[in-house]
Amino acid sequence: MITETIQQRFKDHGLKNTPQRTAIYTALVETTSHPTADDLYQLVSQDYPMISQNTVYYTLGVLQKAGLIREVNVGHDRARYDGNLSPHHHLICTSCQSIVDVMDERLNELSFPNGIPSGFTITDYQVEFRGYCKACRSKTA
Amino acid sequence: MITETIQQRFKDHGLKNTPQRTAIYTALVETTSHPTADDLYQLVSQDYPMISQNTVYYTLGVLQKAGLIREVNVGHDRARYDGNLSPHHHLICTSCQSIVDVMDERLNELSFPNGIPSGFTITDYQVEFRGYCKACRSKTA
DNA sequence: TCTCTTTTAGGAATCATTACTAACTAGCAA
DNA sequence: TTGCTAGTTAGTAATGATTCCTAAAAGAGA
Repeated sequence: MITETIQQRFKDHGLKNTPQRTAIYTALVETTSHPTADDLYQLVSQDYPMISQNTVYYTLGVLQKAGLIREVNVGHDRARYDGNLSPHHHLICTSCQSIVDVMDERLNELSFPNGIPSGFTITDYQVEFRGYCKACRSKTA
Repeated sequence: MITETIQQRFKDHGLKNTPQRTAIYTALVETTSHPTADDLYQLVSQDYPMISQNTVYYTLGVLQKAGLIREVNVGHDRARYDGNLSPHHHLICTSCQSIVDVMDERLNELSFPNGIPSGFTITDYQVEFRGYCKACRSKTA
């Protein structure tokens, strides 16, 4: 990802360009690991030792409101974030909580369901697959 | 739901029958509101004023491990619980976080996705629809 | 009834996240 | 280039859901 693009993207959303913000967003876009706020804090701290956890939380909130990133739900422990905005779904290991992207196009064409309350408008949906990753399976076996 | 059934259900899973446990489980099975631990605490407190939050948390943990209830993910605020084990999905209001059951049978027959990592075993999946309920839509409009 | 194990209640502890605030800085305009 | 202003940062304190710890209480089977 070229920094130019990021700066433009921030500008388009009325967000100021700061080194911390760029670092956090870049880290999130470049990984597929769906990190927690603290994961990102640890990562970005390597380049910006003075960054505060607060900044990470604040930045994630701002980016999310701007629609540049989204939050992923895996249980209720810690929030996890996804910088990949292309339509996709997730496969979660029930044991180690790792998240893998599922890009199967067929899942993007589900018809909206029957029998929902009148007046409820559906905007989008997410399919969450659950299972056990290779590593966790061999541990159990 | 007849108490007999619940007692048997507990017994089948090696769980002791206690009034608190029965009250919590009954409340969960009889509602479709997907309450939080605290919601259940408030509710059950009406009949058992001495019950502790701890008991509610402990009981929910036990019931979940036994497979009698399941946890529902809605953001990362508080855990929500579902006593309805029949296969179904959820529709969540992005504004008020209310959860509505989606019983559309067609959603129970999705084929497992392509392109997942080798060795990953899928056990089940959940479709989470997002949108705005009638009440929240009229508030905004 | 006796015994053993689970369950309960209460309080303390943990930990992710948010709130508060003062200092700082990017972005814009003069 | 300089100043201004709103948005941003960092540090610390506060919040709040959940978990931990422990002693007393109560099911369930013998």
